[in-house]
Amino acid sequence: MRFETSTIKDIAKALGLSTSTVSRALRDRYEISEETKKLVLAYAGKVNYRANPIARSLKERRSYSIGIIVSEIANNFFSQVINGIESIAYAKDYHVIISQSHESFAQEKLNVEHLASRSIDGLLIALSSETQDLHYLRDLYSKGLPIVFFDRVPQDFETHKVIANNFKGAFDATEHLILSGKRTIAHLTNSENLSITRERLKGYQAALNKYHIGFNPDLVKYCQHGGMHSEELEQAVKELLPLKPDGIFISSDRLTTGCIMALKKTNPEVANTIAIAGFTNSNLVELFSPSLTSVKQPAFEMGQVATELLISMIEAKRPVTEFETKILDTELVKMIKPKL
Amino acid sequence: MRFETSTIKDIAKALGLSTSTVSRALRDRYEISEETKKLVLAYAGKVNYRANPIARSLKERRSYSIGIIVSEIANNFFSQVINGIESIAYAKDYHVIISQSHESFAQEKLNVEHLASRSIDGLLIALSSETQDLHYLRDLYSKGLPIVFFDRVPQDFETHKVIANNFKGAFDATEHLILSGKRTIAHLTNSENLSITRERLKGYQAALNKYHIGFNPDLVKYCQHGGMHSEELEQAVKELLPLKPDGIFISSDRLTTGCIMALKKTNPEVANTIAIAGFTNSNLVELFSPSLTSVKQPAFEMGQVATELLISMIEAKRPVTEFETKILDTELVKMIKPKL
DNA sequence: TACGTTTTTGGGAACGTTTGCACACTTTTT
DNA sequence: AAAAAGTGTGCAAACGTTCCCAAAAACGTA
Repeated sequence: MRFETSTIKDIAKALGLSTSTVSRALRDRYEISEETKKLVLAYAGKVNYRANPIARSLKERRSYSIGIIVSEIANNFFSQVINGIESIAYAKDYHVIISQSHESFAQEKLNVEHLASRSIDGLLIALSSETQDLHYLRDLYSKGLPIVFFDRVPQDFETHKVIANNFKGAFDATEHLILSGKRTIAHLTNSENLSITRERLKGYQAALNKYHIGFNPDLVKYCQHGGMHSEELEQAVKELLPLKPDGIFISSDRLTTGCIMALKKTNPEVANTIAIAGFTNSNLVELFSPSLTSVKQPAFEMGQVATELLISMIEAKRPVTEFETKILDTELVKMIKPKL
Repeated sequence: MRFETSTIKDIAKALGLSTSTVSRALRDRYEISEETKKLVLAYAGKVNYRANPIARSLKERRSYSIGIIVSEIANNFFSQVINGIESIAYAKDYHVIISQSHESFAQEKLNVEHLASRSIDGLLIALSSETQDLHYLRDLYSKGLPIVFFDRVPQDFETHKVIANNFKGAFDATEHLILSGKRTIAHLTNSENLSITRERLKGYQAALNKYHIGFNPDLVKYCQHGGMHSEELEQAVKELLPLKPDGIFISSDRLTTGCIMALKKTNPEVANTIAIAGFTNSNLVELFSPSLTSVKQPAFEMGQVATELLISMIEAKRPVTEFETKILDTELVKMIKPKL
């Protein structure tokens, strides 16, 4: 801000002390006498002194802020993760800066680099569905920027990661469909290069396998843009329907809502006849028609865990070499038969 | 970041120039010869020089970033506004910092003051439903921090404001209910101290008036916490139902979805018999059951307009004294009869 | 009294920029 | 030919901190 606030210099001048003394008093360093500390603190309180974080950042070469990259804050899963992140970050006196990739690799890279140049102390990122090239992240990481991945994590990147138990979530959802009597279960999913896509596909297959239902690759449809474009969803639905699925397992938030939307729009007559189970953290799911069984991820907790890991890396005295991948359990919320 | 990047000093040393020359060359100032500029730019490109925004901020006493306060990013209306804000801000080389008040005054104040101390150049804010005391904002404003209000704006604060045409939106929604044959129309709304609450109430009353329907204050229920707590919604619904409304006009996003949820939960048998019209920017509204007529605000545009106004204030050479209140039209999306 | 110790304070450089001013060198004007 | 004007560059201070190092004050001890 361009308007003037009082600085350490002002306080020093007013009190006839040196800036070093004031600085130390304010930070409650042991070298300063109790008396002086009280004096400084009292005066600082009176003039409503606030340390200038910019100056501090410049001097300390860190910013006490952490960057977040998600595809979209409008996605309930991500906004819940962000709330979890904030809950920990604020408690530990970090600030957060949120950026959206909108599922675009170019945008993601731009945002990350922008954040990095703004001196963030660490990065929390869920990769965009387009992202395959991790060079730019490796670069920053090797230069010393702590990074923790969550939700969409790369395979071969040695750092902390936090994910949901995607295999089990997918397995449970698919099994639920099977136990409801469905036998031709389609799978609508994200871009193949996302970790969540692979893991959820495996869960889906495992469930089919358990009940001796053959796996039909034609029943699996990938959406490269994660449902950002409604055409890709409508196209997928269009290709799926001729195969007469009686159930669909959908592997992400945006796709789940998008798919129901596409179904209702293009084939309203069948929308209610197909059982749907999908990953979603929407808090509006109870309002949906047709209703669906949802796999909820522990989003808030995921944000918390990821942030704790990140801050531990940031504050580590020596480079961290042991990394964990935390896996959090999902919750299956079974469909309640619609009351008409 | 603590890892080293090249600085102006490094470039100067490598090229045998002074830091001032390099600085000027990088910013393409007229005083520098073409030759030197080329030299510097080429070298800067080679070592992948990025200006340190922290140092720049300190020197220039501004940060090229603008603060945003909304109640919740999980609310679709606000996330759309944020997208609008970003679209303009990024184009004009500003960065945005998003904070959530969660409808709490204390949180809002804390966040604003935190942002201010981080040297934001301006503030975009939608007040929390608890906020009545604007002293802290006036303080910052009078010290020179440009502020633009959007959506929830204070009455007596002389600055730019951007709002939806709340009166007309409310009028249209209520009229729609009336034209559908409803006569006992309840109104569920936010805290009384919000501007949107007052304006929408007036629109509701005007519509009743036009069709000679008496205004019954008992049919109006206020939710002090904007629907953040499900109890307050269930309580409101409980008090409303004995009055046998055949329609409800709901005045905000969170309340609209919350109310339908409460209705379905507490009185599923009547949920489908009451016509609902409400403000909401949810992009999932087509999936809702019971379906509803929605008033959509031009959220993206609102963000854009607010940001343009803010940046014009930030970049004004002399203090701005003429302020505008921009009013954007809402859109009524009529309910489509549910296909069962 | 003089000397070491310990405690408390101050001076000043540094972080990476931007910018007012002065300087040197060319070119133009008179 | 000298003076004026224009062009390109560098010096050094400043933004508000933190922190190394030294200096001063206070206290013990011989």
